[in-house]
Amino acid sequence: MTNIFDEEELHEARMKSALAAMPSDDKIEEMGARFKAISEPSRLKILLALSVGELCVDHIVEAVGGNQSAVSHQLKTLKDNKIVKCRREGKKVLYSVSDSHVMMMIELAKEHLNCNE
Amino acid sequence: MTNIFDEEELHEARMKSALAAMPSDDKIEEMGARFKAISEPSRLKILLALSVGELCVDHIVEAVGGNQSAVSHQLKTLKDNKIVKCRREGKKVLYSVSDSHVMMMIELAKEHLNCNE
DNA sequence: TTATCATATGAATAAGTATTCATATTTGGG
DNA sequence: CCCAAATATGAATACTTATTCATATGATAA
Repeated sequence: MTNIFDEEELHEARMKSALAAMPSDDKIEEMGARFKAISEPSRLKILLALSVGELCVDHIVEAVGGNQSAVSHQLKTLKDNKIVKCRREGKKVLYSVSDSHVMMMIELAKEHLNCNE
Repeated sequence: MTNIFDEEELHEARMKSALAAMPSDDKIEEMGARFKAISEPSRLKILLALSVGELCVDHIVEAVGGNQSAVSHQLKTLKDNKIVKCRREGKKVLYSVSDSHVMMMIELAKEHLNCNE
């Protein structure tokens, strides 16, 4: 029960700095969209598959065990959110994780998945 | 147009290793749930506020500018997913980010938000 | 112990999103 | 050029999830 006023002030100040440092709604929206793209189990599964390297669509379908159309829709969502990129090679389209940052998150996710907490 | 068979084999092998390394559906589900908890803009905003330190509910409400009930529901979701923890101090309940791992992700998110890509 | 402040909760509606089915597009082979 | 393979897309349905409103609970001070 020590100096309740100072604590009040501290918390108030903290809250205000939280408010001041708060990014714009647009940025929060964008960031959230990226997390969301990763969060759906079906898409996370695709990313875990892609974490071994570049794969074409039908191999992804095999690896995650969904149907072709669903996987294609999910890949589109991931692509729209810059989580994966793709390139065509003949008849096949090869997908891969877009950048090292995303890769890091996936590795982190895998790590987290297997052992801790 | 070089040795198409070897490439085929490589891709096939890669897909199989993806399949082999694929975590169980339960684990993917759980991981996804955590990402999802972070991904909603309203909750991400709460986490960004909490990144400055422990805050009580009405300060969180002020910082994110929602209504009390909505924020409380969101805090529950975050708590259920082990993203935040809380402790009571008198009439107030103080919330904070649950662990360094989550904190790291939020810092990473903030960083990502402000500059790159 | 009552009045009040701070937070939580349940149920309902509203909003958002995934999945499916059917079909379209692109590409290389014959 | 036409056919089959590989992938993409649109629209409809089925889920899932957020938000709101009203109310409940817990805590303190008077």
